[in-house]
Amino acid sequence: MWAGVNILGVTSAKSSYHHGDLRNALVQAGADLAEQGGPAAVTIRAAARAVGVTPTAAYRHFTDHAALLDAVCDLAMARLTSSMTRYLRTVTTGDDAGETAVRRLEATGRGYVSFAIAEPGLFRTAFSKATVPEPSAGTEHPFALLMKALDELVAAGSLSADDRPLAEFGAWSAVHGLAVLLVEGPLRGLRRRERDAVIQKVLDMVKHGIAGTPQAR
Amino acid sequence: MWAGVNILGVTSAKSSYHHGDLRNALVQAGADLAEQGGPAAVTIRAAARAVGVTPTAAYRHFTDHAALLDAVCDLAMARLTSSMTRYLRTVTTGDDAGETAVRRLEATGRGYVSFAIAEPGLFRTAFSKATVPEPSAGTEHPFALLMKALDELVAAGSLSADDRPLAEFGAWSAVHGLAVLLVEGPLRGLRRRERDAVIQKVLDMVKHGIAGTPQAR
DNA sequence: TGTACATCAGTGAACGCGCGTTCACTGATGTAC
DNA sequence: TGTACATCAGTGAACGCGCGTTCACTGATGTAC
Repeated sequence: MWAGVNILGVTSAKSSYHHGDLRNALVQAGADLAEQGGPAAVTIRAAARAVGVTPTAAYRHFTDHAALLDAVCDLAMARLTSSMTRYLRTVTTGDDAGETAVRRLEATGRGYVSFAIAEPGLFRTAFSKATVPEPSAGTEHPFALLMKALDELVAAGSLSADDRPLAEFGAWSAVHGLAVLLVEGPLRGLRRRERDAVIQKVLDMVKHGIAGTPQAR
Repeated sequence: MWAGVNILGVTSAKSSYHHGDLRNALVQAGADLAEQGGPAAVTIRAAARAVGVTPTAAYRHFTDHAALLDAVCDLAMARLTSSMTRYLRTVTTGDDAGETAVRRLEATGRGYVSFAIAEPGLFRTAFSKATVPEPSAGTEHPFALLMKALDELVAAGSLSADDRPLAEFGAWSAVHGLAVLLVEGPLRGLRRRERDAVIQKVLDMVKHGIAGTPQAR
């Protein structure tokens, strides 16, 4: 990945004719653009400009514009995943396995929505990949984290095995819809207090609707 | 609205120098474009082209591109609303008021998702309005229909008044997220059978999570 | 009922913009001998 | 260790595209008298 120039930690890539790590630099620049203006802002010309390189140079590393955008989408999705794992790590394992499992399910949702609010442009970009990703792809994927949380719920006895199939789509739909409505939908512009109350209500609905947890108030 | 030319039902607007109803024609053309290519396909030039008129002519009726797009968004939202009311009309009033109210809630969701699947481009367009609409605006609005359904649930005794506040956001998030995932998200490309099962599961989660209805299987 | 004239609703040409992409090229790098 | 040379990774200029928007204009409409 490091092709020599920056091997000494020297950042004077400018002085060199060869960049050394242009592909990554372009993807990073693309992510910055996506952060500001969403997927539509990710253009070959803008990314090359940000890196300080000619648009043509990008074609050494990407076959076309779609290839760059796809790479940026993957990065955005990875950031979403790491937001979820960050929230999952804050969940302490309590005495009650069922309660712990429910808290872990809730954490996946909070990590998802928090990322959407903190990085709306990247969130939108994460879901604009041209090719449809296989939902079951990789353990380090939002969907995989959700599946695991639901399986834990079954293992803890808080969700009947009969109700387990397809439950992932209920949780995912609710949390994804919440994020979309808050970030780019009619619920953008909600004040923090209202927003937090809405988030809590939606998560309660998911817990109640999936696992039969009594509704909090 | 009809400014003379078409007052006799004559469709030979082409022969006339003045169009007669250009504003509506542009909005309709914009909706057709949105149907095919989503909000990004709605351009002044393309709409004018479709109507057979110079781009400049559009500026007699819209201050700029954003004004045209906003008008198309409103039309798309109106179509979404009418899809919901169409589904609501199919719900027969049964003996059990609670059960009827639940079925009406489910109908709003089905109308919402069905429209998204049938008209993905228009669905996306409905939610790309530049200005944030007041969620409580008008009785003929998806949000208003949802609120009414939930109030009926309370009136029928199927939803406690204490749980009523903010319940609309739970239902909306779940159904909206489902629609987005199915139409432009990772769940596009699901086959009809799987898709129908997923829709049913999500609606069950909403009913269960909001009104405490036992989970169907 | 006729007519002069203001107003309305279009036309046609042009502008500048940013984009994706391609071409022939050149400087830098690394490797065979 | 030196050197010739193939290959790699960039440059610079140019193309065609569709877009939003503006300009001066002209044909059609409607109204005051």
